[in-house]
Formats: sequence, structure tokens, C-alpha cells
Amino acid sequence: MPEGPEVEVVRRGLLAAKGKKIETVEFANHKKYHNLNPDGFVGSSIREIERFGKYMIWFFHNGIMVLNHLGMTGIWKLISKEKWNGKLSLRHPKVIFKFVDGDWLVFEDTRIFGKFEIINELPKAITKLGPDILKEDFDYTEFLKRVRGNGRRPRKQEIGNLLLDQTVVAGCGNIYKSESLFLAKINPFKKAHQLEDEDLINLANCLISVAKDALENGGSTLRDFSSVEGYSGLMQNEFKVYGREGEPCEACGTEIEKRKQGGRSTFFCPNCQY
DNA sequence: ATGAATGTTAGCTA
DNA sequence: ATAGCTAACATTCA
Repeated sequence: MPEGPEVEVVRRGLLAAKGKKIETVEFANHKKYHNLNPDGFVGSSIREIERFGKYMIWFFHNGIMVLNHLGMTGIWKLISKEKWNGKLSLRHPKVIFKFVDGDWLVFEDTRIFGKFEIINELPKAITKLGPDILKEDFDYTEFLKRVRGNGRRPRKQEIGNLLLDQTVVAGCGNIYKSESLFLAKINPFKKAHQLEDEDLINLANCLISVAKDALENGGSTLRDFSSVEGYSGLMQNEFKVYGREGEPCEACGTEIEKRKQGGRSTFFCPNCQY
């Protein structure tokens, strides 16, 4: 579910758990979590959580570093001791922290595409990320460079596919890809090398503005997503094209189209976007 | 009921 | 370097 803005919403919510002393941790009985030893966490506390694209890195006071990714269905819930009755219906809990103050922090991940693993250094997936659509210092030149590619041949990929490549631009996912291309009036099937630098700068600005809008709206909730506090996002109410196939384009009235691209759905206005 | 859809990414193949 | 496909998995929808 979560793209960059949703991850940032979650990260900010998680900061409320900073400094809380960990009493116990429990990990799901699933091979993805078999390497984790609860003893490494007990007695320590979260020092800081940083976001890189759709990844988070958790820094604990005892030096442990954790790579956390929400995958498609990962959510964190911070549950106060008053709210916890011991039988809250948790859906596929994978990580359960209990703090000394009585509060709980739970990672639920239905599809198990998420990650929560101890690391010793920044993984390559993070060091290779492109410019982040949610960071103040978005590097337009670097974005252009990465869209153009380092090879000698021009990129043959369609721009709609390239935007999902986190090494080209970090934090964009399938929803905001469609929304940003609509705002930029660029057809998702346009080959990247056919776009002028000017078009790409405009596209970058649209990616940034859509992401900012999504963040201010608390992210998008289609089915699973919620903030750490348990709130749904509101950005889905602002969608211009995603999930709106057959509906009239707000700008020109043409029916919004849904098509497969790279095995996933992309939504666009065939009249406004070229 | 069976198959297809869902917000992601890593790994393999050419 | 690049592009395309598949698998990892559970749930919901047609």
C-alpha cells in the first residue's frame, strides 16, 4: 500500500515511541523473522527513525539498526496501555513491542512483503536510491541524469515504468505515478527518451507537488493503510485518475482509461496526456 | 468457485 | 547498463 508519503506519515507517528524503554518483543513465527533475537532489543529504546524513499531505518540507543519496509500491507499501530485489553484483533502481527510504560507498538503485515531486519550498514537498495520526492533538496539534475541513464543508448522504457524505478526517483509508487503524470500532462506510455529536459523538470515538480499534497492529506487509504494513531488517509478523495477508469476527466470530460503497463495498472486521460 | 485484482521489491534472465 | 518477467503472500472482488 504505502508509497513515500504514506511511509513519512508512519515515520512521524512512530516518533511518539521514541525513548520508550522496551520490556519485551515478540516476532511472528515466520521464516522472515526467524533471525531476529528479542534479547537484542529488550532494555533499549528507539533513538531515531529516518526515511529513505519507502524505506525506514530505525536507530536504537544500544546501536542496533533496523531496516523497515512496509511492503504492500505493512502498518504500525501504537496502542496505549489503556486501549490494550490483551485481545485487540491484530491482523497478521509480525512484530510486537511492549514498553515498560505499558504501551504497545505492533507491526501488522498481511501479505508479508514487508521487512524488519537488523542491518550493520545502509543496504545497497538505499544507497542506490534516486532523488527523493519528499526531501527539500530534490536534485533535479540528478533526476535528469538518471532518467537519461548512464549507458550509451537512450532509455527505451516508458516513463510510467521508469517512475516506479526507485533508483531513478525515490518515493513514487503506482498511485502517485498516475496522478503525477496526469498533472504533468504526460502520457505514461511515452518513451522516456522522447521527453525534453523541460518536460522532465515539469514532471519532477508534479511528483513533488503530488507527494506533498498526499502527505498533507495523511496519505491514501484504499484498503489497509492507516497511520500509527489508527487514522485513514484522505488523499484518495483527491485522485484525478487513479481508480477512476470510465469517469470523465475533470479537465476535458474524456473518459479516464485504465491500461496494463509493466504488469500493473496505469490510469490516464488519453486526451490531456500526450 | 475459480481467476484476477491489490499500494512493493528483489532476483533472475536475456 | 537495461528491460522484462516472476515470485514472495493474503485477501477481496467479479
